[in-house]
Amino acid sequence: MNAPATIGTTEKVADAIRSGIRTGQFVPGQHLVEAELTLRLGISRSSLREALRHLSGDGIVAIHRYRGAHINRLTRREVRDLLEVLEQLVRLAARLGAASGHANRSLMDAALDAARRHDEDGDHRSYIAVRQAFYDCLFEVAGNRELPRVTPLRRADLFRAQIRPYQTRAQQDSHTEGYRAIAQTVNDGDVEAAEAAVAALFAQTHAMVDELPDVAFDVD
Amino acid sequence: MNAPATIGTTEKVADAIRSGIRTGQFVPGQHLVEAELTLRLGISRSSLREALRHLSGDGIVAIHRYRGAHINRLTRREVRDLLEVLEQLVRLAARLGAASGHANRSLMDAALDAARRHDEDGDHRSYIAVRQAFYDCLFEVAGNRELPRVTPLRRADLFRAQIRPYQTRAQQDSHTEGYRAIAQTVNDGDVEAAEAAVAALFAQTHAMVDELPDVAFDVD
DNA sequence: CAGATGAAATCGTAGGACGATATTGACGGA
DNA sequence: TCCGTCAATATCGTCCTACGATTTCATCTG
Repeated sequence: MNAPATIGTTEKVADAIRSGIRTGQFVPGQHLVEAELTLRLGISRSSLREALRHLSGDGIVAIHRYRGAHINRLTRREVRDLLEVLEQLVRLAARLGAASGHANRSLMDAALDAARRHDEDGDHRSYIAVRQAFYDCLFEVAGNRELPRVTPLRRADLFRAQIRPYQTRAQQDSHTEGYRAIAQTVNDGDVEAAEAAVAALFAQTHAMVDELPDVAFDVD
Repeated sequence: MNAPATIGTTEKVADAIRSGIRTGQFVPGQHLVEAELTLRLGISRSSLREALRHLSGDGIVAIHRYRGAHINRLTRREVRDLLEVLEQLVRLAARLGAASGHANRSLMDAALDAARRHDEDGDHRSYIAVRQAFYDCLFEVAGNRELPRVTPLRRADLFRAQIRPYQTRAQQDSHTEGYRAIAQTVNDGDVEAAEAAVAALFAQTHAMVDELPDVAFDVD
């Protein structure tokens, strides 16, 4: 097997914090006190510290010596840099996926279904599910195993968490529609259209970032 | 300050292992026994385990439950996937660097100097220095702070370590010349030429990977 | 009110303990 | 001889305690 038979405590803790960020349980900028977290999660300090070290590698938390760990809060510039890098990687994924001509349909259907479901209820939880399903599928059809390792999706989750209070329902729907467009073009095997769809989605996101108020971001 | 005032034990250990991989002290595939490493590095198990967790995040070591950590050894496919991703990111860096029209000259000069020095002595240590200096400068000129975080250079070091015994001096020089060409085009602010130079370098690397024997890689 | 100061909070590292699991090698039967 | 079983060993995962190092913050002093 490639995957471990059982999941260790460290992974569970890291997942708990990651999902806590997506659900709003942890807020960007929040200070993480070791003693408190060990109690709350019912684990030892060793395990927690390993998990925090793991998360700091993903750029989710920052650790300052003797000052502890805190959930990262991105500056506007960091978000722009992040989007710039992310776009290239998603473009690559879309290109590979469209070119593979594989059994994309069945895979991308999941993302499309999720998008449809989001259109119906439209709360935040299903929005997260759409994002997750979309990227999972995209990386799967792309067939490049380095892509999911490198792509800073967890860091993008930080961004999502930061801007959530300032994002309108219309913007969210528009973004989901962007995912749908990419899935569609990848499904069709149209490489150029897929890349264009990715570019359009990120152009839209960049525009949104430009319009957000300063309070949505960390100071430089 | 953005950087911590002092460096912690964890970082020192991680750096020691990383540089150990570049210098050949640690070999891809090698099993890392905690007890042995704690003695060798003169640190506690807590610190070592944090460091290993950190390195596993970079994809340098793999940790299997109850079986310990070992230096990753890439399969041919993993190398291809890695190069595919790496190319996109270096392309982005080159494009940004060339477009910025910043004070590139003074920055890239360092890389060019290193390349020239390598041409003279041509041992492996200076080759490593060239690589390091080149990427440092490139990311600096690109001005995107997410790039150095995301770019899997440490993983590429693994690849370099694996193929070292099978790489000829001519191939190494050719690769260094590729760096020089990229630095030159970025310096000139020629975006298209810079991207072409990156593409050429990676095409060459891909060709080399295709010609390497199976023993240079891990089994799938 | 600014700066010094000391106590409290928190982190970094070390090291020990013990259960859990994988690996190894011995053993016996087909 | 070969193969499966099983015990012994090595190693890891997790928890715990301890203590020095450093930051943080409230308090005191001028």
